[in-house]
Amino acid sequence: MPKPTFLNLPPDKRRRFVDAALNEFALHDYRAASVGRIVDAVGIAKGSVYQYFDGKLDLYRYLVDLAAETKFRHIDARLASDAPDFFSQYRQATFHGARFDFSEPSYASLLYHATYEPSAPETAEVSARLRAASHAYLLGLVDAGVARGDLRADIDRDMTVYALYQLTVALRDFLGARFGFSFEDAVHAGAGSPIGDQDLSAVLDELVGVLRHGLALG
Amino acid sequence: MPKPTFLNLPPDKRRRFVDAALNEFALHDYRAASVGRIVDAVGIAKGSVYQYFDGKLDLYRYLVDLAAETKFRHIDARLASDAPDFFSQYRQATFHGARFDFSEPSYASLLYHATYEPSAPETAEVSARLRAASHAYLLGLVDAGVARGDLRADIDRDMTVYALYQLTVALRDFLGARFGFSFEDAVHAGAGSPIGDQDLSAVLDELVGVLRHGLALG
DNA sequence: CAGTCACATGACCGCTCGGTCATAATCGCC
DNA sequence: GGCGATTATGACCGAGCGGTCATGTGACTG
Repeated sequence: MPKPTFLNLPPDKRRRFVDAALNEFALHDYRAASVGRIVDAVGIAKGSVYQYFDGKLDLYRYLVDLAAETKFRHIDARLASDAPDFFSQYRQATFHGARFDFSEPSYASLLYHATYEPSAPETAEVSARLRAASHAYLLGLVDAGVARGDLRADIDRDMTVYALYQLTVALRDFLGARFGFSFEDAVHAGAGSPIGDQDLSAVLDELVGVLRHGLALG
Repeated sequence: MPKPTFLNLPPDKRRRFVDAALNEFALHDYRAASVGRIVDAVGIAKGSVYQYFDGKLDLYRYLVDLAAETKFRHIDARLASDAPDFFSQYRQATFHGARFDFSEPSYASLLYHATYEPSAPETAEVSARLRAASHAYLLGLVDAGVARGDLRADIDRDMTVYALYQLTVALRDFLGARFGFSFEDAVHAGAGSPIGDQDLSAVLDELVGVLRHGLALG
C-alpha cells in the first residue's frame, strides 16, 4: 500500500505520477516495466518512488487494484437496475466493460497484463486476486441465472464461469483483430472510441447468441 | 534457425541441450528465461549457445516451432480416420492435445508461454505464427462443420474460431484449478498423467455440451 | 531566527543479463 | 604425425535493472 507521503502529495503531482506509472505498466508487463522510465516521464528523482511505495511490486499492486476498482465501478454504475435475464445482464456488463476499455486504454492494458501474468512468482498473487474477483462476479450472475431458470440447471457452474471469463477477456483480442485496433496505440494516443457502439453490439449479439444456443444446427 | 554447428552435434549432446533449453523456457517466459541457466544445466560454456544459434530469440523460435510441430503431429496421428461430426472431431483433437500436454509438460508450458506473450516486441511474431496455425486448424474444422451441416450456417466463423481457441487454451488453467494440478510442478517432475482419462472426458463432455447447445434452458 | 520535519534528489551499489572474442582443445584427413 | 577446420571455452563487456542513502531543500513553528 502507498506510504503516507504519497497520500500527502499535491493532487496534481500524484495524478501525474499515477498516469505515468499507469502508462508504463500498460505498455510493458510487470518485469519489463521500468521504474526508471516512470521517473523520467514524470520528471522526478528515482528515490521519490521509494518514498511513495515500498517498491515496484507495491506500486503495481496499487495500480492494479485501482484499475480493477475503477472498471467495476464504471460497469456497476451503468447496469440497468431492472432485472433482465442472465444473457442480457452478461451482455450489458460486457458491453460497458468494453466501452471502459476503449475510453481508458491504460487501465485496460494494465488489467490485461495483470490477467495474463501468473508467470512471475511475485505477480502471481495479484493475478489471482484479480481473477478471483471476476470469477466471483460471474459466479453470482450464473447462480442467479440458474435460480431464475435462464440457464440449464445441469451445467457445470465452475466451467461455465471459466468459459465466460475467458471469452470476455479474449474479447479484447478479438475486437482488436476484427477492427484492426491496437490498445497499445490507444495508450499512446489517449482515449477515443475507435469502435462504434453498433459494431460492438453486433459482436456481442453474436457472442451471446452462441452462449445462449450453442453452435449446433437446430 | 539453428546454425550448421548445431545440426552437426552428436545427437545425445543436442538432445541434452534441447531438453535443458526447453525446461528453461517452460519454467520462465521469454524475457525471464536465462541463457546462463541453460548452459549451467547442460554443463557447457555460454559461448557455445552462440555457435548453435544466432541468439536467444533464434533459440526460442526454434523451440516453439519444434513444440508446435510435435504437438500437432501427436494429435493428427491419433485422430480417428472416419469422419464424425464437428463436435466429436473437436473433442478428439482437444482430448489428445490435453493428453500431450500432460505427457510433455515442458512442451506444453513452452507453448503456453508463447501463446500469451504478445507483450515483448521480439516475441510478438512467434506468438502470432503460433496463433495463426491454431486458427487455421480450427477454421478448417469449422468450415467443414458448416459444410456438413453440423454447425449453424449463420455463425460468425472468425468469432467461433476465436472462442474455440480461447476455450481450448484455457482448458489448461481450468484443469489445473479443478484437479489441483500444476504444470510447473510437472515440468520438474517429468511426465506422468495426473488426470485420468475419465476425468478429462467428463470435462470435455461438459465443454462440448455447452458448445453444442449453449447455456440456455430448453 | 533557529530548529524540526517531511520531502526531493541522484550518485551509487550489487546484480543479472545477452552477447563477444581471443584462445584453446578436438577432430578428420592425408 | 602434422595440419587445417571445426568446435569449445569462459573471462569479459556494456547496459539496464531495483533499490539505497547521505545530503539538500523548503516550509512551517515557537
